[in-house]
Amino acid sequence: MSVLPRSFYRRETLIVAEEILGKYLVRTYNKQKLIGKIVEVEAYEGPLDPASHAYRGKTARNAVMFGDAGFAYVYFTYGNHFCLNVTTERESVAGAVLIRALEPIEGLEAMKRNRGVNDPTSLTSGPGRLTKALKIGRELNGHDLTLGQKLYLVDPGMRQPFEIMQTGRIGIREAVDRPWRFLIENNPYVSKTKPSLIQN
DNA sequence: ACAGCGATTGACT
DNA sequence: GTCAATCGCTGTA
Repeated sequence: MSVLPRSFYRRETLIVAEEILGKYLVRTYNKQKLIGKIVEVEAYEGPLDPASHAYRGKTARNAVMFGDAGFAYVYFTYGNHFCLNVTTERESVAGAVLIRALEPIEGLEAMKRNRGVNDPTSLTSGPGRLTKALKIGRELNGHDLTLGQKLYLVDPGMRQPFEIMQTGRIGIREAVDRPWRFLIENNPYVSKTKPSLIQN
């Protein structure tokens, strides 16, 4: 269970998005570990991606996306929810992968308390749900994911093989035809919202 | 200074 | 299927 190094993140966003599936997201909180396997993500690029926060250039909110790879980009949306991304690409090149769903692995009871629900398939199956389950908020924006503290990713090593499916991204209006949502096929913990454009 | 709206969720018809 | 909640970022003035 080694912590993913900066070199894992410092690559093309689409590559990182695909390879991050199956990795474990670890949140240490109150001296316990909350762990989920990443089963659904979306890739967001920079000035060439109309659906990206970075499309119109660097601002106070999206600054982390323009920094080096391997940091958490956490933003607040709809007045209610936080969403977690990991930054990609080299310094000054914008890119991030949105973590959309986890399969709960460890710390289920704490996640249930944090969410106020018991059904494991509803615990972390959505970008706003998983941040609430793992207590991820604005204080973790800009957090270095390679330190192995508070919030980080690990490679679980040996695991069952899986098929990767791609669809259009959820909840966006621009560039809905780009198949940049990646998910583990037949995994019951992915989010349930369907993309506006189903791709074959 | 301010109107508009969002990489969502949950409740309700 | 429809829709309100809720707040702070962003573009325009």
